Amino acid sequence: MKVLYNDGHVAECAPEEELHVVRHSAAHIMAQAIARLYPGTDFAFGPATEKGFYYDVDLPEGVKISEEDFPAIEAEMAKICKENLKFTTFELPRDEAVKLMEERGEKYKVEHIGDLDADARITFYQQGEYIDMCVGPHITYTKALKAFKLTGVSGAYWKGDSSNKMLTRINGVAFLSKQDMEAYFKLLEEAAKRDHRKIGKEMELFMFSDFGPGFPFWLPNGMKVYNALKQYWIEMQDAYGYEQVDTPVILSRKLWETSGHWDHYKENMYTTSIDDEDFAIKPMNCPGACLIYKSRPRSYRDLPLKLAEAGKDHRHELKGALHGLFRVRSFTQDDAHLFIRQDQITEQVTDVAHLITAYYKQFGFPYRVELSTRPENSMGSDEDWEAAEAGLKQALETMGVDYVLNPGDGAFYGPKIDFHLQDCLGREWQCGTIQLDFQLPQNFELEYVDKDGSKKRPIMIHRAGFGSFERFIGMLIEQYEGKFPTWLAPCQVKILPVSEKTREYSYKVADVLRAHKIRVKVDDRDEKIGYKIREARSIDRVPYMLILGEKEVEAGNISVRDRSNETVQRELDDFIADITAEIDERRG
RNA sequence: GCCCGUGUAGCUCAGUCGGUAGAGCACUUCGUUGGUAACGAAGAGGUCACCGGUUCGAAUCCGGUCGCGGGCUCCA
Repeated sequence: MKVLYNDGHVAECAPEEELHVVRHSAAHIMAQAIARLYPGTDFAFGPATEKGFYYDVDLPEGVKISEEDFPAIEAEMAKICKENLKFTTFELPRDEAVKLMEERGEKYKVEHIGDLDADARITFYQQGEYIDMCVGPHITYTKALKAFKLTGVSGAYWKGDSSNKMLTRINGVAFLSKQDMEAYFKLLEEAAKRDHRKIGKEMELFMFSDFGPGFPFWLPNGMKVYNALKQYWIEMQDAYGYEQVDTPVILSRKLWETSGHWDHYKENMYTTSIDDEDFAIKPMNCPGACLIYKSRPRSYRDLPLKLAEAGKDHRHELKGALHGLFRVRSFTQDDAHLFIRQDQITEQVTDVAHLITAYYKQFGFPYRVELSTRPENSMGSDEDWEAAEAGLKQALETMGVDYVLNPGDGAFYGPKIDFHLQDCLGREWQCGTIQLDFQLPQNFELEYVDKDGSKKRPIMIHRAGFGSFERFIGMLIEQYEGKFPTWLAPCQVKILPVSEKTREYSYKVADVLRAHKIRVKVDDRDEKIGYKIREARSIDRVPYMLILGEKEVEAGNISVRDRSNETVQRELDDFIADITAEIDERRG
C-alpha cells in the first residue's frame, strides 16, 4: 500500500504498518466528518491504537454525541471516502504553525505545539477542507479507507490528567477489508463468551449484591474452585520455603499512621471506631507482617524471613473502576512479605520471580513484565535505590525474562516488577508484583543483629503472584472458558442415571467416588438422558459424566463420557485410579 | 469520581402513540421410565431498580438516587 510521509514523498510502506496507517487516517477522516456535522468542534488527540483509532474532541457548547449519532457520522465518513480526497502534507515553522491553528480555532493543537521540543518539525496533513497537525504517515487518497465502524463514545481527560477538562472520545475500528472487519467482530463475539462474569453466573461460581457493590460473594461451586486453588497455593508456599501467618482485619489507626497509610491512603480505607478509638479495616497486610517481625529480636541468621498470608483486604475503589472479579473492594491477596538483607536482593527476587512464573506456567498464561524504577518524590537514599534497581534487573536478566522498563513508575518506597495477564478481550490486569520496600522497615524501626553484633535494617519484599484469589480465578475462568482442569473443576464427575431405575446404583457409585475425595454430583432429576448430558456439558462444564443405565447396573460398571464426547464403558476402580492420577498430576 | 449508555419474572429478552405486563428457559404439580446436546401438559411467578414530578392516567415523558456495562482517571 502506498502511503504519504510527512516529507512529502509517497512510498510503499511495510505490510505490518499498513493497518496502523489506515487506522490513523480513519481518525482524520472521522474528524473531518465531525467537523462538517458539528462546526466549531475542537480537536485534541486522534491516534491509531492497537485495535482501531479514536479522536478526543471538544464539542461546541451544548452539543453531545452519543451512539445514536454514529450512523450519521459514519455516513459522512463514507461520503468523504467516496469523494476520494487527496491527502497532502506540508511543514510550517513554529510561529506560522501556531498562527494557522489559532486561525482555525484549534486551541488544543496550539497547546500541543507548546509542548513540543524547540527543534521539532511541525507537519500537517490535509484532505479536502480538513487540516490536522500530524506526523503521519497517511493513506494517499480517502478511498483507501475501505472498512471502518464507530464502536463507542466515552469521556477522556485532556492529556490524561483528571484535573483537566473531560473531552469526548469517539472510538472506532478500521481494517484493510470488510472481511477482516467481519472476522474481527466475530472474534469479539466469541471472546465475550469467555467473559468470567457471564460464566460465573451460568456456573453459579460467584455473585454480587446491590447491598455491597464490588464485594464478591462466593457461591458453593466457586468456593470449590477457590479451595482447590488455595490448596495449590499452600503447597507452593511450602515448596518455596514460606511460612504462613494470618493478621487481623481491623487494626488501630495508630498502626496505619506508623505505616504511613493513613497519610497516603486514608480516602481508600474503610474506618470504624471501637471504644472511642479510630480503627481501620486493612487495605493491605504489610503492617501486620511488620508487627510479627518486630515481636521478637531477629538475627541475620533468621533472614530471609518469608511470611506468606492469604490476607483479606478491603479498599474503597472508585465505583467506576469496579469490574467483575478483576476489580473489587474486598479480596484475598496471595500475599507474602520477605524480610531480607541487602546482599540477598537478587537471590530472593529471583526466587520470587521463579515462583510467580511457575504459577503462570501451571495455567498456561502468557504474561508481560514491567520493571518500574524510582519516581520523582521517592524516599530512601540513592545507594539503596541503585542497589535495589540493579538487584531487580539482574534477577530478570539471569532468568532470561523479557521486560519493559517503566522509568519513574515505581512506588515511592521502592522499585517493583509487575506481571500483567490479559483478559478475554485483551485488557491487561496486573496480577503478579514484586515490590522492594525501604520505607516500611524504617517506619516500624525493624532491625536485625548482624554477624558483628551491630543492628541493621532489613529490606522488605512485598509479593503476590495471583494478585488476588478473586482476580486470578476470574482469569482462570476466562482462560479455560469455565472448562477447568479436573483438579480445579467445581464438579469433577457428574453422574447421570438414565432413568429412575438406576438412581440407587448412581448414589452408590457417587459414595464410592466421594470416599476417594472426588467432587461428584448426581443429576437425579426426572429428565431424559440427552437433556442431562446437554446441561452437564454446556452449563456445568464437567470434565467427566458417568452415564448409568440398566446396562451398567447389570455389568456392575460405568460408562464414562469425557470432554471429547467419547463414551467408554469401563470398571469403576480403573476410572478412579485414572482420575486420581490426573488430579495428582498437577503437583508434578 | 468523570463521560456515554443501560435497568421489565431466577436467567435471556419483547413491550408500538402514555391507557395497570408478555415470551422462551428455569421453578412447582401431573403424566411419562427414558441410552448420549432440549419428553408432554398444566400451574405459579412482576411495587416494570428506587424516590419525586408532569398527566384524568406513567414500565413508557422529565428530574434525582442507586446498580450494571463500555471508557477516562485511579490502583499508594
